[in-house]
Amino acid sequence: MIDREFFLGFVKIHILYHAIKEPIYGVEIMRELARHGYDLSPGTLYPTLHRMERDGYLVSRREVVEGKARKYYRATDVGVRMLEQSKKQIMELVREVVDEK
Amino acid sequence: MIDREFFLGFVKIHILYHAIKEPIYGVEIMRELARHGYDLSPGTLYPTLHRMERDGYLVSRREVVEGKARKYYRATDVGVRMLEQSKKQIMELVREVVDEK
DNA sequence: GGATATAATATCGCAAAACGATATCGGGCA
DNA sequence: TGCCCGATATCGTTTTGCGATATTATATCC
Repeated sequence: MIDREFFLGFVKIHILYHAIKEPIYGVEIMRELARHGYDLSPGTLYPTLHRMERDGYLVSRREVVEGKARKYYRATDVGVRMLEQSKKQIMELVREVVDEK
Repeated sequence: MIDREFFLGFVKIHILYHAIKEPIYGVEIMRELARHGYDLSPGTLYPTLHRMERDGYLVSRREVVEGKARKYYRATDVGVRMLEQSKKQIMELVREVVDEK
């Protein structure tokens, strides 16, 4: 994947965004992120999800779907606010480095 | 500062951008970043600059200005290409999470 | 010309995150 | 019960992040 040092924050914002729209689980997120060019290994993704839950951005619940135990994450209010702030920072970045004022 | 885990990549992109426009030095970058809400300590900034140079995004040269030894950084071709890719990723992120398609 | 002031950069030491690889879990079904 | 398989978790090591502190280099003043 494209240099993680620059883009791992993007990945976390993607995760937040999807976890607000609907409950998501690990493997599904990995596929979704891969669609955007972010190929994370489980050794990166799962600890990231755990941290985001520990820090209050996400909450999880177990669920069995088609005989498989999944862990669905959804965003908390804190997570929603974090995404709002992220959007502001993104647009600030766009104005500065993309828009070539 | 606003949760670094999400935004440290933004900081690096800012640095690249400025180092393309003109040579920049540490303290100046810190002030510039502070303008955007990113308050880094030198213990974070300088190792970051060193890494970006080690990884080929920046090159530095010493210079004495008004009796003070500064280390000016400017972006390499690799750095320029990295910023181009960053812009693409930024706009991709905007389409996904900001534009609310 | 040695001491001092000051802007600027560098490092230290610890804690936390990142990561690929590997292991483990848990439910259905033969 | 044993096995398969989607899915999650952990292990061990390297790298990064960070505040605090130290060091460097130049000019100025006595």
